[in-house]
Amino acid sequence: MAPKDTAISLTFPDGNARSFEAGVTAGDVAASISTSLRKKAISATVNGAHYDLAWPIEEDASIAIHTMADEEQANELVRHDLAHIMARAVQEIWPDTKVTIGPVIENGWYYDFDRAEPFTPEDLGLIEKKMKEIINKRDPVRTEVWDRARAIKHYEDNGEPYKVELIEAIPGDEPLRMYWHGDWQDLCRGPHLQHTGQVPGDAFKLMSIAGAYWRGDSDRAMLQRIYGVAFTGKEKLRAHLNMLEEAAKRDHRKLGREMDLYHMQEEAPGQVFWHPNGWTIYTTLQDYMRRKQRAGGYREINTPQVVNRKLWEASGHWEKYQEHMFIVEVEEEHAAEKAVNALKPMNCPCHVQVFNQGLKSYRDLPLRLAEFGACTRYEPSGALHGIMRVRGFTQDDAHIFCTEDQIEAECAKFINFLADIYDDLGFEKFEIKFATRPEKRVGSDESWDHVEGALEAAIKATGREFTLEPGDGAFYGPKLDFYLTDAIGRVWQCGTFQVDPNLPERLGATYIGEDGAKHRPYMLHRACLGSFERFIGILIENSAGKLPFWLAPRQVVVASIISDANDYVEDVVAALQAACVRAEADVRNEKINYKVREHSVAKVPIILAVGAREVEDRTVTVRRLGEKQTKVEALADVTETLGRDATPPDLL
RNA sequence: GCUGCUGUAGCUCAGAGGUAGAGCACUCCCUUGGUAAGGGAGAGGUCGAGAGUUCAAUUCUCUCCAGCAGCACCA
Repeated sequence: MAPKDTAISLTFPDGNARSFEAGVTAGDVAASISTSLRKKAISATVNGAHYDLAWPIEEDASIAIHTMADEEQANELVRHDLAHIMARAVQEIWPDTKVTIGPVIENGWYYDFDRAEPFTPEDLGLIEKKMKEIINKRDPVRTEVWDRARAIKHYEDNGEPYKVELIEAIPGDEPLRMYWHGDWQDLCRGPHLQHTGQVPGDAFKLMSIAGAYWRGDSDRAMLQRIYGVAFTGKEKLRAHLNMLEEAAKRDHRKLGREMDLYHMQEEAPGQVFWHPNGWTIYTTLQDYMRRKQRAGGYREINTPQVVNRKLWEASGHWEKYQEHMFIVEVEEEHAAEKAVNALKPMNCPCHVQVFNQGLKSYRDLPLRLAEFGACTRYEPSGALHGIMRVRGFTQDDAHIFCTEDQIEAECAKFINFLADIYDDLGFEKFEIKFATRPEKRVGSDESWDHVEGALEAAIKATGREFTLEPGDGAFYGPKLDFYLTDAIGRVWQCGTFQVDPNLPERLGATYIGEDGAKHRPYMLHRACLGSFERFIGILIENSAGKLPFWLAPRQVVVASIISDANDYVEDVVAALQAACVRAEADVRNEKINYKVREHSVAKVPIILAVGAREVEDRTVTVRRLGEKQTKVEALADVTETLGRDATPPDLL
């Protein structure tokens, strides 16, 4: 046994421990096992931390050596090294470019640069070429620990003000780690690979250039960000690029056009012109939600679109969101001044007005007021995105007026309500994020404890998992956000549940308690879909346009093969329509191939082809979207099956 | 809102300082064809809007509008 201060014991994943000199590096450890491992090694996990092979280990620890086969670590290192290599390439090509930061992100990395000239798409090719040169040089990666003053001096001398600012923003006064890829230097936490040649040169691609604010602050400089994707092998890169192509095909803006669902135009930016097909989805979904809400104990109401600023001032929205409201000024006759109104950006204050009419008793609580509330918000132009982020939208909004003691039960009831709806709409999984008290808040700690406790207990009562988002709640209360994952792994916030004692206070809502005195109710803001526009966008992208049959705007096309079958086609359509199926005839003078192609492109789920044989036998030939084979079935059977399939899930 | 890019026929796109083209879609004619595009003809555009440079602008410059990507924002 060596003396305690110079020998340490390292435990390997298989449970074996070996003794090493203190200060040994993971690289040395790998070399001590075999020369081939020394070559293949890329990093190590030491006591759970990701370690560079060059960092000294001073204490007893567990250790696992990583190679390119360890996907998680390999991806991180490859992407991180590529960020540095890209920054080096950019500075080699354009030496007056200032570097800032370049983190690893999902599937790749980005790096932000400050350069007077904008990068062009052609530049990406140049940079990529230079990066490959750097990789081929197999330049060693070197690391040193510097004290701050030296690092700051270094960056000041090299004219890198962003790096100076970064160092000054790092709390504490610990020394900093510096890295070199060849002669190119960057401030970096690490870890990194051992030399640039360890980066697979054929498994990365520079994707795009975009603006990004320095430190994410819109008051500061706009930098140029270059995004790249990288993997451990070129097949994985190819798979990723394929996935992106698939995602592009599902884009609701493209499908919306192809399926003739809606359009938007310059005169009404961020607002939807729904076409018959899209509006069929919308109303079918709304009818469904209306039935679910009624069954769930909600009372539906409707409130005005244009509301005087006085109400928005009282609610506090005028002060905070005036910039984002559509203002409507009206010159009223004989009035001393113009009436200033705003299109309602949200429904809550209006719902409190409904609550406030007449005296409410504790016996009325919980009172659940629902509205398909059409809201209009002047969203920043750059935020608009198809029908997913719009200026005019309709929420499936509701507010539950209740006592503090009723919050937990209402919350649990809502989670189950929402889960049931998501399930019906084809989303099996969703994620709950629980946002708790922020730094700046109103209300006593005692009250926060109670309300947060109620939400947590409610989630647990439903047996669901959640992730905590400490500090992300509103200033007046905690909230739950519900996230859906679509078919290609993208995550969307839809549902929400928010506890609000503030607005009832501001707008003077009260109820008479058992004690005969006035009390302040809590208000629970909640939505399942969020907005119909956004949710329909998600439905389209999630299903790639192949919506569940009951939601498909065009469910069945009955197509004649010969014109002698046209009369029978009309019979079939009538039979289907009588069974509440959205069926239409296609008796155009076109070949069946043509009709099949056209309706397949339009994502019609069922095509029924009808020729001489079908007329003779009172049958139809069924072809389902995406299937090649067809099946001959009796008309009566098909009508029954499709009639059932067309029924919304809550009515089955 | 910020940075960059884009805007030509319903859609996808080509084009050039001398007032425009393709494919699909559309209309008409021929074709009655059995599961992803049968053939022919025709019609369709103030080249996003406004200003400037020029003998001449859809093309070059500027401003505005809208869209796209990212950032910031999302009650």
